[in-house]
Amino acid sequence: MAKRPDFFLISMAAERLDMHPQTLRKYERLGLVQPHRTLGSMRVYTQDELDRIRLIKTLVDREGINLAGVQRLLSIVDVARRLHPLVRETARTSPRAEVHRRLEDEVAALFRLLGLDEPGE
Amino acid sequence: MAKRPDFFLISMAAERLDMHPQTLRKYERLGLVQPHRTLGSMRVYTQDELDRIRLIKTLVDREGINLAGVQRLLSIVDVARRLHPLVRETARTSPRAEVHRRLEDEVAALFRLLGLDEPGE
DNA sequence: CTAAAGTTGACACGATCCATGTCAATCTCT
DNA sequence: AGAGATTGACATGGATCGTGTCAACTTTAG
Repeated sequence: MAKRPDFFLISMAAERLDMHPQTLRKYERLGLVQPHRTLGSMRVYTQDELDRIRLIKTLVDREGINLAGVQRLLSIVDVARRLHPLVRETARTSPRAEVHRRLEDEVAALFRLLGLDEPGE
Repeated sequence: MAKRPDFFLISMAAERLDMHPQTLRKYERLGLVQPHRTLGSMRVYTQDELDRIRLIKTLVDREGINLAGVQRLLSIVDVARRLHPLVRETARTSPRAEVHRRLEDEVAALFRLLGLDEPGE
């Protein structure tokens, strides 16, 4: 079977994503992705980074969201990924104070990323 | 004391927000706000709508997010506002199944708005 | 070492988006 | 009826984004 490589140089990555290499360079310059570099200075993309770029591409191409908006949404993705296991935890156990505090923290982070004041008293 | 009116026609609203009336009309056309109308057809803005528009203005002017991105973020605002009281609830009471189900639902909504697959098993 | 192929960063070009501005027609209120 | 505001449609200038080009550098293979 054709094995899938674990790392991709920019032309391979661009081909797989059906994007222009310059677009990938620009995404890095804007801080949307941070591929590793070889000893020289060539970009090396992992599969996870390709997935991340594919999400960016969807938000940009299909939803018409610009890169500033995508950046904000990616920050919210981080919050959502931390939030989910915390919610899961409240299912079984009684909500220990520790878990609840972290839940509150994540919701506060969410409000901040949305430009809202801290959630009211 | 100068009393603050409860409703604003478009020119008053635009003046208070320091925006062009045409901008407000465009925001309505894009579904970002839905002011009521008089019997004729004039737009009537409430204070809440002015607050909402001010948030939009911040995201656009200061953060450089375009209107497609703002729209998505406003949807996430709705989720965050529903999420917060649910988290609060888990502080005192033991987590009833009902509350937990609604928490899961909101997190799932969040994932959807971020273009992610349903949170994994 | 050398040559071909790929990558790097800088710059430029169209297309699109956005706030603003203009204008004639319509609505509101006296 | 008439002055003043609002309506929607269209135009304009600035900014953003994907794409393309180019010379210099890096990588790979002989």
